[in-house]
Amino acid sequence: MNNAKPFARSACAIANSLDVLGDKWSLLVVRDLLHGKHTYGELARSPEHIPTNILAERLKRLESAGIISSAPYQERPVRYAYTLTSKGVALGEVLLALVRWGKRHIPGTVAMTQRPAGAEGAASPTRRAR
Amino acid sequence: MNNAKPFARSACAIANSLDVLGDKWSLLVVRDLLHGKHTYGELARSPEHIPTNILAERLKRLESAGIISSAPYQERPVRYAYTLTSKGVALGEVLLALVRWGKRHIPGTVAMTQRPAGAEGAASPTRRAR
DNA sequence: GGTACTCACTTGCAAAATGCAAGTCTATAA
DNA sequence: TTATAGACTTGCATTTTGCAAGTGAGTACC
Repeated sequence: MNNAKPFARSACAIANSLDVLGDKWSLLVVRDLLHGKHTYGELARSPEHIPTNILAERLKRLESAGIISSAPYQERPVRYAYTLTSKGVALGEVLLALVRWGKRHIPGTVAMTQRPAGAEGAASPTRRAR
Repeated sequence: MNNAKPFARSACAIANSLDVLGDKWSLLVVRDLLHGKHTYGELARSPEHIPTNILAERLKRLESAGIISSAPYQERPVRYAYTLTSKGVALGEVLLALVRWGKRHIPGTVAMTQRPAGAEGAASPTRRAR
């Protein structure tokens, strides 16, 4: 028989999404990748200053959840570039909803849509952010 | 001069939203309130079984963030009913984005749109969930 | 009156997650 | 040879979770 529980908490799509994304940092990493950042250093230098051990752990978690993938962009020393999978890119809609809510309901917050100069056509569902 | 930092981490709308909502439970409480639940007991009995101390703490946090409000629905003993403010109702869009993402990318998860029988016209931006 | 039971929380920890600082490893630059 | 940089690791102290049990007010039964 199958005694293994299929889900940690329930079959609810929200609950299971939060099991992966429900913390203060994961979606910020996704935001940065969506904005065209790719390396550990770029992610670490974002204005929120994620602690580096947390960043390393989140990158592993997001990768094992199929949200990002890593590939070496150079050998000697080997360095990895992180990119969003299609599953990760699809989180753009969640981020968009979140940024709309934040801008409208938390005074003073802004959208942070800047991306590295000359990164056109990169993966990003940036519909005009109203 | 004004030396107080205006924001905990940055002015990013996402970062500031996550400072309030970035955990495994807050959005599930909002989900339940959106689904027509109102009392502490109803919230505690949801299928995810939030620990009661966490529930009490989250209700306080969400209230001080202006996302929910509480009002006594009976005296002796005083019992409070929790309801979403307009700021809280607006999170429906975030939840909707999250449930769409979860359903599409986490196999087996479902929407959980059930609400107590006879609760029509209650606050909820439930556009057809495709 | 006494016992049981419910609802809405609190309290007391143990365990896990977070955050800060410093350290490591590989390699290039001066 | 020394310095610098990127990409992580490691070592803790602090904070947050989660489990279980307890509390206080009131109702229901016997």
